[in-house]
Amino acid sequence: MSLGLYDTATRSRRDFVPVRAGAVSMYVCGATVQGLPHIGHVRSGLNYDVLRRWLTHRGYDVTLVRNVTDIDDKILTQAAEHGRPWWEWGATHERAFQAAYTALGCLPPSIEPRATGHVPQMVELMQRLIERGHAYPAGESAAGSSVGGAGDVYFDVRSFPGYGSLSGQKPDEVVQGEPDAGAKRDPRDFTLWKAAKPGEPSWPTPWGRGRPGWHLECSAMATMYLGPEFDIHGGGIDLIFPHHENEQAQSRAAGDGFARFWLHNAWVTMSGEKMSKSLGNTLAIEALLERVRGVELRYYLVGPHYRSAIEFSDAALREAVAAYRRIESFVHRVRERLGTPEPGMPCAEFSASLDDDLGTPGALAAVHNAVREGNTALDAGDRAAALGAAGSVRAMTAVLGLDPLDPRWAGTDRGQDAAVTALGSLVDELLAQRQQARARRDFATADAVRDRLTAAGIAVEDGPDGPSWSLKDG
RNA sequence: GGCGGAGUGGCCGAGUGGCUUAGGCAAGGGCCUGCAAAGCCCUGUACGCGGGUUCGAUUCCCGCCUCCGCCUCCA
Repeated sequence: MSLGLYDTATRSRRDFVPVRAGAVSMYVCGATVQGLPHIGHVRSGLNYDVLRRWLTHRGYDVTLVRNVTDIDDKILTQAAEHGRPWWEWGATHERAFQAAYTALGCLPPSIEPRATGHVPQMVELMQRLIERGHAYPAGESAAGSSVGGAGDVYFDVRSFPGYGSLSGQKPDEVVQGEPDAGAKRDPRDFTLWKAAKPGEPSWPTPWGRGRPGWHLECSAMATMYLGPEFDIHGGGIDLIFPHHENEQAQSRAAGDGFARFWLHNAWVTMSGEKMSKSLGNTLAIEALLERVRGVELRYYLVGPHYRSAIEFSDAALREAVAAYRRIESFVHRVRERLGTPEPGMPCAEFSASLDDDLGTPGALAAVHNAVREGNTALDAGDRAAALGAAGSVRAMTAVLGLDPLDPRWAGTDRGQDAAVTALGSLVDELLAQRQQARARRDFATADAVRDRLTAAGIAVEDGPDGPSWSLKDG
């Protein structure tokens, strides 16, 4: 069984063959740290986290680069509006993104390079492009006369015949390019480097001081850490054009092979519309985590296929919570009765699903099937089968970042917390009283105890080994 | 205007030219239980509309309708 991924560049599923045997190099466009992370940003991070975990599980040595765009028009604007230094504004939001990724169980990338730390690499790339005739500094128009936009460096779209191949856009049909100061040879040429403006941060280059254009930084950083040709480049579907088209044009025009596979994840929408700052319909991670646990939100976002849009709804989120708890309660039940199940192996259906363009829906179906089999074994008293199923469930959920026994979710696991431990001794005392009442068939008293616990937010369940309890969180 | 995506049972959400036609949530019935809860079993016959191809289409082709995205910053 081979791993196949849907490649945007060819609009087809292709068998995945890495550049270097046994290793996978991935670059993912991360955050522009201009504001707080919302659920859509995190979906992207989670998607590539799952892919990374699956590749790692399959035995690949994965290098994952996820950049941070820490210099950009929006950051400067936002910072100015709030009266904060641009670097502080960026750093603050970078931490917020960090916290959100962590809360949802994203493994840290191999490196998270910041644009501002890679100006020399960008200058080098621009030099290569200029030498090859694919870029030009403003002020040196074809006619040789001095024009506006001095200090800008542009990519010459006409010089690169492959422009448009990734997105399927025909340059002639593009409605309107970015604003033009009048220095471009062609209106479709895009900015590699922006000349310094008063009061804005800038870095020195052979063409004067300025700051990076958005597209250039990703090419420079991807190449720096992954080499001239690497396996996978990911990001949100909105980045296909112009961002990824431009990245590819820059790097290929400079002579690099660049990304072999282009992966793009779909949106999280609200009321049928894309979630975005400009529409004001964003759903901050922080607010969501007050209602559901990180692992539950992760389940919700990882469940649908990454190329399908998720139309956010509270009802769907609640369903995801219920579905996840079914998995979780099975694993917890096994642990309580039979001891901690050690992670085993994913079942064939699970692996086949993920091998087919990261089919998380099928993978989760396989997990639920294993849970059902495990529950049946548990009820039948088949300890080996129950432990085996739980081990398989742990292995599969681990690949999805959803292992209920993963220490990162420990904060929500009773028994880990001193206060909960203390609470436990009191609950156990009450449950003992209830058991005594039940033994003498005084069900009124027994139910009164249970009602009291329920009212306090504690759920009681009677199993074959006696009662157990859990906090009704969420 | 150019490029692209989507419309599936009460809901979420996969998928496929016919074969038990995912999985979850919710619902109804049953088993279990003192009662619950949890668990297990059963039930539900869906694929936007109109044509076409086919022995047979939700799945392929054509047309249409509706919705969404990108082409300006955006996961």
